[in-house]
Amino acid sequence: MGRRKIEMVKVQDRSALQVTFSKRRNGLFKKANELATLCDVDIAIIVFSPGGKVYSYGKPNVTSIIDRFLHEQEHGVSSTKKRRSTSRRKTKELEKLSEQVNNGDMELEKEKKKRKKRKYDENEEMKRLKEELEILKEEVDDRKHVVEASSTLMMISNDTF
Amino acid sequence: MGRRKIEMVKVQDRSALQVTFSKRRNGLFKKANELATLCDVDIAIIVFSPGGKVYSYGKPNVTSIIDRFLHEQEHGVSSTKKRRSTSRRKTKELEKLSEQVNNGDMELEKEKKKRKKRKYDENEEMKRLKEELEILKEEVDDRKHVVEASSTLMMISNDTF
DNA sequence: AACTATTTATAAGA
DNA sequence: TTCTTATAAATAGTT
Repeated sequence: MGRRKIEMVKVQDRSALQVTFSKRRNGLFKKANELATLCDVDIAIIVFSPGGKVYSYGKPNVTSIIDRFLHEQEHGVSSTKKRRSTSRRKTKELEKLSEQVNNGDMELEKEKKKRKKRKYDENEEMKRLKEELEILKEEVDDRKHVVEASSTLMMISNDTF
Repeated sequence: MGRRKIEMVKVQDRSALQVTFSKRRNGLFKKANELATLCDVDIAIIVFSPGGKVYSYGKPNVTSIIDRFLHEQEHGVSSTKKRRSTSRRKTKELEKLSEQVNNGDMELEKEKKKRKKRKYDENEEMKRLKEELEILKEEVDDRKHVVEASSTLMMISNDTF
């Protein structure tokens, strides 16, 4: 969103990267804050900058969100349970990621279908245009005949003089 | 950004809230993905929805970011280390799935770009066809003039007789 | 689930 | 860097 559209690849120029990172990090945090406010939800964002610094946003705060996130997966607290629960946590995350993969696939399919439909519609318009072209060409040919007839008449007339 | 500017207060209407949450959550994750891509940084976002569900985005994945974040703060406390010593198989699996998700996103983007390119190409062909049509129409007009000229000549000839 | 009229974010430029 | 501004992108309200 700016003077030009930019390619979604890593920004190469260092100073440009710094500027982009700074601007977009602010933008992201602002968006997060808006989402949190409008929907009254809790959010945490953690970003590790190119320089290795940590930037974070959290409502009400990052650690509480992290705790809740980890707690969603771990229902036990004792150290003996930790291993198993960590495993459970990973398992849950695996499931989530699988869902993401599936969702991604579904979106891909949707895209492909959309493209097909659009392609079809465009082909239809193309057909109409080509038909119009054919009709025009025929018209041209017709006129050509008239012209030829006229020319013949003209020649006859000339002979008459 | 929409038909109207909205006040930055909690959306009251339930269904509107649901829609807003969904749209903005997607927007936020997209922005995060762009920041991660453009600046080649690692990011994690955790959101607890109004309904209590957890939504998360993570590059390369949420838990690794959380671990790093906690490590930055705690400077290597035992609980953090325990988490790091998690089953390697699961970790690898997670990484693979993360890659799949990222690849899926990339494929989606590629598909979209392809579609745009195709649309562009088709528009170009449409333009060419339309131009051809215009040229033909002009040609038809030209011939009309010739025909008219011929007709005039014919009439003159007729007068001569 | 799409569609636009608008607002907002931001890439370049000063 | 901070400010400006032209343009791209997000999205509020609508169908």
